[in-house]
Amino acid sequence: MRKTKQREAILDELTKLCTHPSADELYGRVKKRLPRISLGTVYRNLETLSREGVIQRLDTAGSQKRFDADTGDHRHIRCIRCGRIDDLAAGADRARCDARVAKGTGYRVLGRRVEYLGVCPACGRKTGRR
Amino acid sequence: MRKTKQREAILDELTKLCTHPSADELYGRVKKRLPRISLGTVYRNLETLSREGVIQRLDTAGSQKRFDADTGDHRHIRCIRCGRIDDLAAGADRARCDARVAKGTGYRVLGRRVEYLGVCPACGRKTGRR
DNA sequence: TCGATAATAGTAATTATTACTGATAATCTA
DNA sequence: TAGATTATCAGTAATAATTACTATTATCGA
Repeated sequence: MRKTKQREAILDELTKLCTHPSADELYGRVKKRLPRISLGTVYRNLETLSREGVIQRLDTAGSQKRFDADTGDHRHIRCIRCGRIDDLAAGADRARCDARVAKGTGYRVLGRRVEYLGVCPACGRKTGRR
Repeated sequence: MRKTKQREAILDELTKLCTHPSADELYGRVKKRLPRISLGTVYRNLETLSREGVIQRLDTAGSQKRFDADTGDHRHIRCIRCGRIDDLAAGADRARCDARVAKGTGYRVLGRRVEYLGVCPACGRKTGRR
């Protein structure tokens, strides 16, 4: 994996953000630094970087994929209004749940994806508790 | 919501399946009964039926949306090999987790999406435990 | 420094889904 | 029941996110 200024800029912008941006959000940011960069380059680099384990491609629902420079074990909470995604600390007692599911279904359980859904503080303020 | 033979066929096929099919899988099935049906009709009806609460549009990751005739409260397990999705029984102690998350993030927590990932028995047999 | 080739910009193609349009058929009303 | 109303349909075009392609450029080891 060669070191290019495009790749550096993409990784740098992603690392600065804690908003778990989509490819085109990131493209918008990086373009301010490298105006000639193409969207394809952003996609390709996000793919390469996540394949190499440098970043994480989030396995969330929604029409766009999202990326995270934090590759540690943590869950996310997503706002059903604005799509914002925030971090949660990792929880405990996973092994027990997985074992129960494996027994019940015959699947070999590799993990589970947990995403809380709610309304973020900003959206909550906008529409007064609703 | 009018009763049309297209809508009936779509709902009937979805109800018969416990595989949580995507729109185009369902289209393939329904076309055997109504060869002139169009894919747009399938999409439109899945949208209408889920808006009316007759069926459920699953909030899972993956490039295609999936649908479920069972609108009861239950979770799913997805095979990372073939994409198959199976049902899990509903778990307990949710309120406690939600409260903890709400306190930690400031979100108003509405629910959470839990999807187990693993290898289904069929895929496990094919490649011998891996 | 040079050459192999990974990576790029720009564009075209693909995939899933939604929107549009004129025709058809389900339901309502007289 | 007939005729009017309009939801729904088939077929097609449009959109959005992503991936693939291609000729050119830039990285980096020898």
